[in-house]
Amino acid sequence: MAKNLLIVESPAKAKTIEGYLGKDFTVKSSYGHIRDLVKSDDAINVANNFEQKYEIPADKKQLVTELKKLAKEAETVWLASDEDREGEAISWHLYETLGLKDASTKRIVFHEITKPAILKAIESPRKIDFNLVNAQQARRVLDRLVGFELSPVLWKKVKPSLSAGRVQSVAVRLIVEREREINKFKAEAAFRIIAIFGKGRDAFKAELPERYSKQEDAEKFLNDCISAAFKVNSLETKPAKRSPAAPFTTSTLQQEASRKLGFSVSRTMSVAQKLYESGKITYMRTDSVNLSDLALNAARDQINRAYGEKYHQLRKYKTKSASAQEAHEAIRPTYFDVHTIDDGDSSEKRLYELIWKRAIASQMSEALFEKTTAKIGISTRGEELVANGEVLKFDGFLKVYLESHDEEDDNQQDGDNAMLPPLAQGQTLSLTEMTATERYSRPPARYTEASLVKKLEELGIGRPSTYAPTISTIQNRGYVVKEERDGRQRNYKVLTLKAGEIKKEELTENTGAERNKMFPTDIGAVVNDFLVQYFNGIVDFHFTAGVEKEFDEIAQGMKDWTDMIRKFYQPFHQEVENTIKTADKATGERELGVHPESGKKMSVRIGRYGPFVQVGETETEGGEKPLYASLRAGQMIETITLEEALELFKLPKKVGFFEDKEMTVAIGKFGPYIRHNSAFYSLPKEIDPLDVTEEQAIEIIEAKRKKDAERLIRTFDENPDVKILNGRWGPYIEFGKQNLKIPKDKTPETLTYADCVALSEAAPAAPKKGGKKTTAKAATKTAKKK
DNA sequence: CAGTGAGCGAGCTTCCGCTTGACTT
Repeated sequence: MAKNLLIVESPAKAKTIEGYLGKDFTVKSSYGHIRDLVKSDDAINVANNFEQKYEIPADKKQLVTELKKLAKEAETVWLASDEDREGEAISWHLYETLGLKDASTKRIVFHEITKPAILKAIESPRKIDFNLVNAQQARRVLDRLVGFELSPVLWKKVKPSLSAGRVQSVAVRLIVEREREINKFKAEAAFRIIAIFGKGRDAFKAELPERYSKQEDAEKFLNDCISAAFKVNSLETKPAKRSPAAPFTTSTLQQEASRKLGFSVSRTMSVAQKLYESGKITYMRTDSVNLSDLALNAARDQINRAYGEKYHQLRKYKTKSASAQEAHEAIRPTYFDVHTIDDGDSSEKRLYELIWKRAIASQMSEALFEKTTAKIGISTRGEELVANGEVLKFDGFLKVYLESHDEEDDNQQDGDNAMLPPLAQGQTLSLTEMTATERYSRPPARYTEASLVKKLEELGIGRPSTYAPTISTIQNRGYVVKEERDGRQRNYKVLTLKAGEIKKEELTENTGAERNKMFPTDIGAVVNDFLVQYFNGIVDFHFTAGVEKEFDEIAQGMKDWTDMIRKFYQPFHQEVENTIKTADKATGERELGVHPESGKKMSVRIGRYGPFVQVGETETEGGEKPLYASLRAGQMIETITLEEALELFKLPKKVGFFEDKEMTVAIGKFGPYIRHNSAFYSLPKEIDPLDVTEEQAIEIIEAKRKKDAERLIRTFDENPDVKILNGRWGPYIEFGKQNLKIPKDKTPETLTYADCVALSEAAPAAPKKGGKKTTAKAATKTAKKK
């Protein structure tokens, strides 16, 4: 039996380290935390100095038993969890749970998984740092108290099963407030003037720095230019340089993978996990931009070999984020000489390449440019046109990697980095064309998953291991949705001066279209407003930064953790009780006005089944019942207009008969549809659901039937309603409401009716409305008990 | 992919951070 047991957090790490240490060491992993607060509300005894009740979760029992046995047999147990407060707490939980002895237990730390770093760590062991452990306890207890006291307030005042917490509630707040900024935003139009001088290869663009908000001013400018002479007034050439970005952290990796590869935050993490487990990259949950000396040397060798010495530049990066704990290295390839990987799927290959390029580029020289600015005088006007040109003198790191940027409110771009033809001061220029184009200012950008992570990191909220789960939580709770939304058409004017004449046109552009952006829902907005009203301290953007400062003081032994929590908890708990007692139920209700025909009150609010419009008063003793209509996708309580609300009552609408059955047009989750004989037929986009004619409806039904008939492969004599159809991904069986996959050992031809029945019974029953959630929960519960 | 929207009461929900598989499709 090995004399030494060394415990780290991650199994992949354990494997690597075992290779460095030889047979005297058994290296095991704790798989993160091995204990957590019990799930019930009595986990923290507030009256007794916030004493905690811990338990070993069911899925960790077996692991703990094994570690206990190994610890008993070992002479020395080395606790090698990460060097941050969570890591220190993991060591402490191991110490307690495994029943370790002080004399035979050693705590060690290292920031990089290299042989020298680990051997050095083993030479200088220490004891568990209880100040750091206390800081973690404070963090854990605070999050539990906040989450488990706030959430029940929401159950009472808004809706059951909702949640609130230090991290997720701020994430929702950011999205809700951004949406309101966008709603409030008024686009302003101004004319932007661009001139093109010269012809063919010598043509170049120049722009007027000023913009004209009035069309007549732009027109006058163009008019003045008809007879003007243009001359280069000044010419200035300056060197410029650009430096590479630091190697990836979790958050920057998520951002770049989103922009360059279109990955969601969670996809990036699961692909990175695979690369990590197969030993291709270093640890992917990190906030550090640091590279080990070993990595710096390996990167230098690769750069020198592949591109030459003048492309190498040793760089050491410092983290900008104050909340960083830097227990690991930056994300980098394990071996820099592996430029691309052969095994793994295409996601893995692409993500690896991104990581390799970014890490290599971070050790390369600056790119050098020559920037030229020409100012062009107009004989008839006082203003000058400006032309910018850029010539790349030395590519440096750009040979490998160019960081991308979010398309934020940069209202001017294009034409900036073009090359200019050779120009001389005093040179006269001939105008080829000049345009004045009406441009609108842009509202702030909606968050993507990745840009939300960036913002949270800037605020010091959340950790690398929780960014992806937080994004999922706020979507699962229904606070926000990630969606695609259509834009709308907008007209803009273009004035063109060419060959001495000014031409005016009106063009259209699409604006406001969004892909994969985060939108708040009504429930998200209502919950947010409730929390902002009653618990402003918790959802304040600086709350986390404030408590982090105190955690740091606890970690340095300057503050008692129970004192800190007590000072926070007393007023907080008081506020919880007050709110439960005094706050009204929050429904987000908003009055829309009066119904134009009946004069009844119209209002919108959140109900049991989501947001809806109500016409008429709720309480009319024996009187008329109010009318109800649900809001549609993309509509929100705070922005819906009276006109839009009235539209909701126009559907469903009967449009006539076909085969003696009524046809009804309505709008569902997937858009407008015709319902006929309990079947659904979606309406083409160009048809307005409000004025579908009987003829059009019949046409649509017949077209769909014809298409379905073409997809039909075969039916069965036993039951003509069971069909085999050609679907999007190949043939499948339509069995009542179930769609079934054809087993690998069968083909549509060899399949029998009995096979279909068997498959139907084996398949999980279609989830029933309303019952879905409870059955899914019950299933996981029984699974856990086993 | 319906229209629904009262009230009572039981029993349930919920946090953040550290780790992977075990589940689906």
